[in-house]
Amino acid sequence: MDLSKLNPPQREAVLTTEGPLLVLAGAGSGKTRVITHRIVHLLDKRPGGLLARNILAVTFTNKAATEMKERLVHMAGPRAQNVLVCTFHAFGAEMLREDIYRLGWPKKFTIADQGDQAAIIKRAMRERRIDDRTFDPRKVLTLISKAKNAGKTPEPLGEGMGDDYDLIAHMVYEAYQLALKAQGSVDFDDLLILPSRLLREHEDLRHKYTQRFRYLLVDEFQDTNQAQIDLLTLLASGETRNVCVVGDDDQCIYSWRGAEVRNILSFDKYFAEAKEVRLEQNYRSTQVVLDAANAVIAKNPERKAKKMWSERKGGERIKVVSAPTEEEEARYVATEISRLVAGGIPADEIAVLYRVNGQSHPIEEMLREKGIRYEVVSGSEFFDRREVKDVIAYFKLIANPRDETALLRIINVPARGIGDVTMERLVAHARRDSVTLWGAMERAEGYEDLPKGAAEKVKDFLQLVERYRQSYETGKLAEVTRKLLEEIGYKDDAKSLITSQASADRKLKSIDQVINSLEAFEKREGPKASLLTYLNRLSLDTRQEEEEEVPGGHKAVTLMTLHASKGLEYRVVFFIGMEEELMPHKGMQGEAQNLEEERRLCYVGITRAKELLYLTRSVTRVKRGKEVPRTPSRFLEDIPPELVEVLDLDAPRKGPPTDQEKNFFASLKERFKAPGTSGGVAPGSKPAVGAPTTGGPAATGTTGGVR
DNA sequence: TAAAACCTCGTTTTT
DNA sequence: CGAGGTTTTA
Repeated sequence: MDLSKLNPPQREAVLTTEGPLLVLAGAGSGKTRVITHRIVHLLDKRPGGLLARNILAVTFTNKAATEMKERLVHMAGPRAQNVLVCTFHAFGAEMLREDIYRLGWPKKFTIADQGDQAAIIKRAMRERRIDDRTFDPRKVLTLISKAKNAGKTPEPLGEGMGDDYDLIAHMVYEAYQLALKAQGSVDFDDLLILPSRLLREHEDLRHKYTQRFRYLLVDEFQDTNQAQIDLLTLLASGETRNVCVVGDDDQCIYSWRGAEVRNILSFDKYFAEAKEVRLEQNYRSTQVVLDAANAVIAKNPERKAKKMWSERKGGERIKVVSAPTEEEEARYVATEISRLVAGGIPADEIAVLYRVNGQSHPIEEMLREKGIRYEVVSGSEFFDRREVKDVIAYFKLIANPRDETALLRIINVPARGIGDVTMERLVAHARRDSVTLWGAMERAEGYEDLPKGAAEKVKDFLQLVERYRQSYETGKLAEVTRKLLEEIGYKDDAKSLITSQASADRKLKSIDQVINSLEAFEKREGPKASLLTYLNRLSLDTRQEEEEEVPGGHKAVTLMTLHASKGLEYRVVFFIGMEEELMPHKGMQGEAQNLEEERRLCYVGITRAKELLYLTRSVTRVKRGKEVPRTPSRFLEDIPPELVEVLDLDAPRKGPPTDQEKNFFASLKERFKAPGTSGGVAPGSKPAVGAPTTGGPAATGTTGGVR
């Protein structure tokens, strides 16, 4: 392998194979290269002794894992095939698949997703007479998850408890945990915590795993949580302590999900005498972009200061653009994009970044209007769709009859005459007789408070599920599913429930997509494909099957949140909504905003740009039907003025107003006509009269010349 | 049990 | 303003 293409610190990171090592890899510093080279170097170094299967590389997402594995195999050939590259959660799930029975769970466990978790919490709250409308179960879940990750077990009430939510979390924690176990499920936190317990409590397993994984590597270490570092510490508790973690504290943007910057800031607390390597040369951006990013992040107090530098001296100045309205901001972005594309920048080298998903809408509208292809990288909304969740609940129940959450979800979907009253009574029986809900349903006929009609319907349902459990054992997953959905009339039901034609089509389509994904899974996995393995994969990896590529291979502009942009790079980046309350985002009511994290988020956004960066904002914004004035982001002030070219689109313009603008004036008049309404503009702000100007090429000035 | 009115609430999100 | 869920009513 050729190490000469690496710079000195990179080479050191690759060659320091023994003992704990912290690699501080600034944005664009060639982190991925270092990791892959390091692994290949390990394989080269000890051809006889070290096997690929002795290496474990942990990544943040499945996507990253797949890509890394591909790169490894590409570089090192088939011998890299046995390097285990996966996420912490996937690793944990794998451990549990073999040994969870030692902790008292059934071998065929299912993984509870957020919806399942929330449902369990909700039930636990109700049992304790806590109103789940006054108190949001998901907030309770967040607290319980934090407690779990911090290693806290359910315990009696201590003194000096915090607010109501802390109290509720405390009251519900144990019930939640028991319910989860009783229904043979684990949550995402358990995928980390239970493996740690296995290693701690079972000498033989600790021996097995520490013997096998002699070299550990963790990517995106800044976003690991307590449970993950616990697991890592245990895996590294054998004779070898070859733990290499790679990350950038300045890019920790998931602390709201439990990530601990502390993990990277005090790595040496966990692994004494850890070596530290800093990668500070940036291969991505121009010095101008980098200087701006450095200036913004420098204000964070607690960090491992890095001085990022680039060989790409100078560069196009950063365009700081203010538009009169959100629409104009979007129009400007769309116009600039079409200009850049016309000037030869491929569309897929351009990204629009924003803090919250909702910000994409105006941009999408304008891009459509101008006929620019775009792609929105959206979260997991596919699996949030009701139909998809329903179908998956059927799978879960069939794979694991104890799964009460799944059972309650679909017992009456489509309606089969088993209502809440019946189920409430069955749940009561189940609790009293200490059996699962499924068990109680099997006894339905014996319960006096159940009308015979109800008991009959329950029995029919049980038989249906049993029958399909058999079918799934032998038949093709996708085929059996089609038959199942046909038999229960799910599609007809979905159709009749829907108001509009379009949304009905969408629903049917997403059901088909589930079947397609099932089919693809079956094809990939071959004979070992089962409902349970499918479900496990699905819970851990919510990526959709890659959609059919457009034949022409037309390139599209990417729209996504800052969070989704981590690790990616584009020649041109539009960072929109550079306003207070949006960037930095205003925290949830009550909860203080985490300014340091917002700053890191801003840093991540800026450092995505290779050549050209636009920071745009709007002077007014329509919020809940009302126009409100906006303050420029404080982060803009941190960027040295000499790096910036300011552009104000609120300048006089020539030409008649467009229809849209006429409408704007009309609505403005409307607003002033209506007296007494609180509508209109906040005191002290200038109404945006005369505001509409087009951000056409004429107004944009000197932006040309991106190579 | 199922459609119609009603009300509430607006982060980030992968595992 | 609009999506989503919940309560109300038939």
